[in-house]
Amino acid sequence: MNAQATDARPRDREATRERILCAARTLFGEQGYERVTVRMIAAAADANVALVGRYFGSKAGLFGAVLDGEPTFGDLFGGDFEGLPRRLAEYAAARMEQPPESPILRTLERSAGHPEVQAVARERLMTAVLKPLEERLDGPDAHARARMATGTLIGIGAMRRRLGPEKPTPADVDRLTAVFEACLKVSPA
Amino acid sequence: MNAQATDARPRDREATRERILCAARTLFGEQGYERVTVRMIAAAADANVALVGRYFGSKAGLFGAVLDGEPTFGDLFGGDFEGLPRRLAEYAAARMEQPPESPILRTLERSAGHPEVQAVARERLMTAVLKPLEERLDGPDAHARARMATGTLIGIGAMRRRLGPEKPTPADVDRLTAVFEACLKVSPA
DNA sequence: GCGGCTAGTAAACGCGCGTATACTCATCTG
DNA sequence: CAGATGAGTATACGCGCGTTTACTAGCCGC
Repeated sequence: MNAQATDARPRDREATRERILCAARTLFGEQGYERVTVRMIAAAADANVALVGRYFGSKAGLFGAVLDGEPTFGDLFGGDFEGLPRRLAEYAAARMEQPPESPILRTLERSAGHPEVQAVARERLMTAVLKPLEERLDGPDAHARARMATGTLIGIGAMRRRLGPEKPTPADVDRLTAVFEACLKVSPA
Repeated sequence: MNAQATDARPRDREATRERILCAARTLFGEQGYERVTVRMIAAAADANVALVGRYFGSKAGLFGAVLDGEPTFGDLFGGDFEGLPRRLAEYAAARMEQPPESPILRTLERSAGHPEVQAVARERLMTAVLKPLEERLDGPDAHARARMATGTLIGIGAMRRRLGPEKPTPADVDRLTAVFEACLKVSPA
C-alpha cells in the first residue's frame, strides 16, 4: 500500500480549484469578503494558500469567480407576473428563517468593503437581480420599482444578519407580499 | 500677535476630543467601521494617532462614543400615527437622494464586520430604531412589523450605497409611503 | 525507467493595522 | 521666574493580511 490513505490525494488541478471555489463560496456567503482571509479559504479547502493566487490571480479574482457561479434569479422572476410579489415574499421569508447556503444577495450585502470588490459586486447585483427584475416590469418607473423591491430584499437579509433569523408567520408572508406589491405597483393608490 | 495663526492652536483637551469624535462620526458614517483606520480619523481631526487611544481607549471605544452621540429617531416616530408611513417615506427618500451626514442607520449598515462592534451596533439598532418604532405600533405582530419597516429603511440605504444616489420622484415617495404602510399595517389586505 | 511538465508546498516579503511607550514643550501655579 | 502638570508628539511593536518566490515531488509520454 502506498503511504496512508489519509494524506494521499490524486493530483488534480480542476478538483483542487473546485474545492477552493466551494470553500470560498461558503465562507464569503457566511462572513463577507472582508472578514474572510485567503488563509481561511485555503484551510477550509485543505489546499495551500499560494494556490488561491495561482488559480484565481487574487482574492478579488476568486470573489469574482464565486459570483460568476451563483445562480441567477431567472426562475424567481420568470413565472407569471401576478404571482411575482408572492414569490418574492416567500423567497424573502425563507431567507429570514435560516441562513441560506450563500446566495448572491447575502454575499453582496456582506461585502460592502473594498472598492475593488464593490465594482464587481455592484455590476453583479445589477445584472443578476436588478436588470432581470426591471425587464419583467411594464409601465413607467420600472427602474425605480425594481430598485425598491431589490432594496427590500437586501434590507430583510440585513435585518436577519443583525438580529438573527426569525421564523416568519403566515401573516408575515402576507405582509411581505403586500410590501412587494407596493414596491412593484405602477401607481401607488 | 503670537506666532502664526496657521500652526498655533490652544491646547484644549475637550476641543481635541471633540474634533476626533466629529471626524470619526463623519468617516464611520461614510465608510463604516472596518474601512476607517484610526490614522485616518486622526488625520482628519488634525490630531495625533495616540490621542485616539488616550481619549477613547480603543477604536471600538471611539465607535461606541460616536453611536452614543447619534440622535434618536424619536422625532420621526413621535408624530401622529396616520402620517408615520409618509414621514418614513420622506426620510428614506431624502436618504436616497444624497449621502446623509452620518445617521445611525448608515453607520450601522456599514459596520457588519468585527464581532466586537456587531454587539454594540445591534444593541444600538434595537434601542434607537426598532424598539421605539415597535412601541408606536398597536395590535399584534408589532415586532415583526417594526422589523420589516426597519429592514426596508436599511435596504434603501444599502441600495443607494451600491448603486449611487438617485433623485426620488414624487411617485417614488408615494410608492415608498405605500411600502411602509404595507410594512406597518396590522393585517395585510 | 526516466526526464520533464506541473500540481502542490513552505517560507518569506512588504504593508498597514491597532496599540503602547517614551518623550517634548506649552501652559498654569506659586 | 522656576517648576510641575499634562496635552500633544514621534516612533516603534507585534500581528495578520494578500501576495510572491523558490522549491519539492507526483504523474505522463516516451
